[in-house]
Amino acid sequence: MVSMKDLAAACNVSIATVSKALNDQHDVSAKTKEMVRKKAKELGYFPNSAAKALKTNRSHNIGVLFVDEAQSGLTHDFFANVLDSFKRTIELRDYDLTLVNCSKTHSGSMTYLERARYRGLDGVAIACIDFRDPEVIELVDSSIPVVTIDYIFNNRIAVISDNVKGMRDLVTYVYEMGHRKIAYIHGNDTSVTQARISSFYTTCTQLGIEVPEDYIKRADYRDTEGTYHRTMELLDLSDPPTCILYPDDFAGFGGINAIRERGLRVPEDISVAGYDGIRIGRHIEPKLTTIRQDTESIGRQAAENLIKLIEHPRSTIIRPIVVEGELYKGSTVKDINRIAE
Amino acid sequence: MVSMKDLAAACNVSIATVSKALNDQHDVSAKTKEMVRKKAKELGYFPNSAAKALKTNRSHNIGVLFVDEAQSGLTHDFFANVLDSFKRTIELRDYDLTLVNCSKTHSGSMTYLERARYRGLDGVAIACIDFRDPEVIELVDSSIPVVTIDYIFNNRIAVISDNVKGMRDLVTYVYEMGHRKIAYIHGNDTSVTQARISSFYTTCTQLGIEVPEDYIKRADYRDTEGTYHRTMELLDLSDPPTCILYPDDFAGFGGINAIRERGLRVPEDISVAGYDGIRIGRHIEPKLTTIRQDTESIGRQAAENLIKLIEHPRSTIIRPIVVEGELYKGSTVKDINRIAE
DNA sequence: AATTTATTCTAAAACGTTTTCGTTTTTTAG
DNA sequence: CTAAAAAACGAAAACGTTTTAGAATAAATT
Repeated sequence: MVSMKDLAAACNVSIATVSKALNDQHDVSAKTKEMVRKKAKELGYFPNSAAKALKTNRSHNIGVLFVDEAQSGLTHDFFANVLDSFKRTIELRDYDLTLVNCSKTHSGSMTYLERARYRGLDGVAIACIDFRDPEVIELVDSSIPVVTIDYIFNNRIAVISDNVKGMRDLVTYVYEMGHRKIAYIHGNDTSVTQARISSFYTTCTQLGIEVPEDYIKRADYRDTEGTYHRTMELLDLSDPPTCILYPDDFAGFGGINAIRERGLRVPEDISVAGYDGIRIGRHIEPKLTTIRQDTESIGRQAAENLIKLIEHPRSTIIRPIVVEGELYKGSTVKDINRIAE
Repeated sequence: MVSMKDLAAACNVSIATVSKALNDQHDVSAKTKEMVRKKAKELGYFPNSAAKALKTNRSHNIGVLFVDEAQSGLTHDFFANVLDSFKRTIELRDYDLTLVNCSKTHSGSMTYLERARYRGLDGVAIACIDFRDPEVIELVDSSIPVVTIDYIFNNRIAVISDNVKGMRDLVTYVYEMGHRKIAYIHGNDTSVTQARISSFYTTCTQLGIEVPEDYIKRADYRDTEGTYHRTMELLDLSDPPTCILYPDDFAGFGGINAIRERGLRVPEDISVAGYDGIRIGRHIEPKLTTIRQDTESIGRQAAENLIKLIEHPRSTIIRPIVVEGELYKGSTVKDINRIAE
């Protein structure tokens, strides 16, 4: 491995000059800069990030923290898409991405914050996680630049999907298609779920729809088993809904299975809608009606704002960034207006 | 940030002793070790990976290289699952994972090898990529420990899915269900595809099935559009197949759409099968018959062997590790034996 | 008690950078 | 042509570790 020392020797200049030439500092002549750079290429020199990080306290390395509870994590469609976009964005700015080790099984394990400091991460994006975890709080309260995804902390940059608008759009669309008996199987207790539930009720009220208590059920996200059973319960009601909303697209398929098992058809006999807009939803029949979250934008904005915070901490305004989703109409919500005629 | 210097001062010992105590070296007494460790906790000391890496040339950091061409990458189900398992495994051994920057758009961009060296990565896993890329070859030919996934290089550890057995199992199953007219829409030209095609032909020959040339088509992986059109072509044949195999599950749904658009039913009128065993395939009806690749094992074995290579380079035997998949029968291949009776 | 041996510790160099501050060289002004 | 100012360069310290070689202390052997 050729170092600056070797390069300096080959150029007959000092190490300091080499460093400055490579970093395009002002106090070295254009001629020497050129010469050093040429020689660097020639010798195949490239810097050592560890040494650089040690000296500058900047690693050009951004961490991503997420906990892959039960089959989630990287294989979680929403998160994978956000991460993909995030990665693409920071790479353009010449950062690398490290997934911070969140295995708590290891013996001498550090906290998230300790690990971030240990690795000298310039910033951390936090997603898909239990935001009430004390270790997460510790990290968020630290001096390390942080952006949270789909959760808002005070004094921290957050990028969140507009679940309020999303749910409103969805319910409104379903309403416009003539539905008045709308059930909602929501996900487990997170701020995302809370936003959606609250928006669901608000919108229903505004539209003058009454929601019976037993139209509201709970299942975990991506839990097809759960939605299967909750759907059965809904179908068993004396006055069943004409449309069921699910926690997410994936879970929605569990519901569809239940419906079909009862000999009912989607959407002819009962309408359904998911949430997320996963890719496969647009490629299988019937095309699932859903709110397509703009994962590309979420990932990109998280990255851009985190980098801004890292590079210009003072001039970055701290506020939540809300990214709107988009209604994908699909074909699982039937227009039942004619029937009413 | 409290460093070893501070810790040494607080303990009234030298920096060297602190270092050794923390690293559990033999030439420091149990008493001092205990004392140093206690004090370290007290002061909230933890090491600086950059300094450590600089000194030891070991980063405890493993890189993953993959190129996310067109919608693939992280959102690619197969790869995401492999990566997830890979990550979990290395975390248990206290490594971190960095996704190596493969953006070629950046101006002063380095080659993959340069970037790996720059970051001081202890090893690199390579997947989902064009293995003929000169930069990939350069990396593979370097002295950095490398494991390739689903591709075999000479003198390098590789973990590959057993596509030969997988395809054989699949074709044999379809054969046993009575099918003799089997079409295969294969993916684009990669070693994986080659293995599958070759195994397809071999198995057919062994079973005494003749495969007309126009039963073999090509579409890109995960390309529902492509499989849609190829399927239409197959259905237009004067003697259409009774079963169609697809490049992967995702693409298979494109085929199913085409079939249904023709007013045909799966599997009553025509049987289909995918490849991969993506999660959703088991949760929607009809359940797609497929070969479930053991992504958990692939990721884990890649990680374990890479770490072995890093930590014990001499005693690690270099050979391809073949991971078998498993036939998932699903419900998209109809048993047509009775018809023949 | 003197020597050897084993144990525990430390000083100092090194890893590859960046950066401060001082020195030398070149340019400009008078 | 000299003096002052500006530009270009270099010496050396520092970042936080690990490691080598040797020093000091304690224990064991004659």
